Amino acid sequence: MTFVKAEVPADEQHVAMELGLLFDEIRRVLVSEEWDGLRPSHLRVMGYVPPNGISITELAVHVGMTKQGCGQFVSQLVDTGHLVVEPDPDDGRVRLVRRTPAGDSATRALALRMAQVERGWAARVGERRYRTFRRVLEEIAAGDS
Amino acid sequence: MTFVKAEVPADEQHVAMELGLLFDEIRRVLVSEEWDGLRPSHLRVMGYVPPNGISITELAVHVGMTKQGCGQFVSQLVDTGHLVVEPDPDDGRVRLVRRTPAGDSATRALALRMAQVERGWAARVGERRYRTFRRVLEEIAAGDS
DNA sequence: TATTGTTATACTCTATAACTATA
DNA sequence: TATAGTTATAGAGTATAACAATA
Repeated sequence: MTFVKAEVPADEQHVAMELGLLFDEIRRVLVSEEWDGLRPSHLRVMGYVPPNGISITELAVHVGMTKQGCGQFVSQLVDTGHLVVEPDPDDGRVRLVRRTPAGDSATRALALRMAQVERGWAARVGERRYRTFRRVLEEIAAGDS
Repeated sequence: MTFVKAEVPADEQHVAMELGLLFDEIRRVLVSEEWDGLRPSHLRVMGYVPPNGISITELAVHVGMTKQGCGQFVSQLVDTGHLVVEPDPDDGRVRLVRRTPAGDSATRALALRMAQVERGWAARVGERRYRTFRRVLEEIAAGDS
């Protein structure tokens, strides 16, 4: 198989292609493994549920999706036993979302697995250079509108 | 609005979240602009069509999707006038995909727009540090299985 | 009136399976 | 037989619109 980048003229390569490759590598890792029956999207939504609980609408903002879509994922994650929903004592409209121990466990396992992927990347480019990469990545992401 | 990362415990943050933010910024840029009626996915597929032309099956491998899905995008891009398909003189089964001038133009415009996004990121973290980031990103992506 | 969350619906993207036509 | 490409179908992910319940 020809190497992908050889097919693309240098002046047409761009950063989205490279970011896509990294993102895809993570996706392939997760779908090839057993994650309590959860898909990457479930893990993503669950990862933004804070210890103190959160409303579906606010969770949707953090995850970056509509409250309708977010509500669907929450329902599925309640069914799988990774999240629970309880009424907010201060506001009868709100359903407060929290993680169960199973949800906590999967979320921590994901963070550990991602750290493992990062060690693989660091091995490719060197620890020191990877640390710089990671720090700059965080700063760019933090400046994200 | 609360800052997203403040809601996530430090030991549960991971690299997929950060990469997702960058990826999303690019997506938001493209969907908020006019791109000849093309969506980001169209631009992505078209970006892997080399000057010499390519078969749909081979293009699918480069893009990282099935030949069925790839064929659908090619059909749409032919309809919009960004790609043309001609028979391969050497193999009657193959339909050789090439970009039209409109396809070339959109592809070059995308590369320029991505470079512009990168200049914005470089301004956030400094030119020198961004260059390092970008170089390491390429190396990690190149080592991608 | 405004907001939370739901249900209903549809579109995009991608995958698998089954088929055709060429090799 | 094997490969290129198609058509058919379905599922994942996400969006908009309309609604019910609560503020």
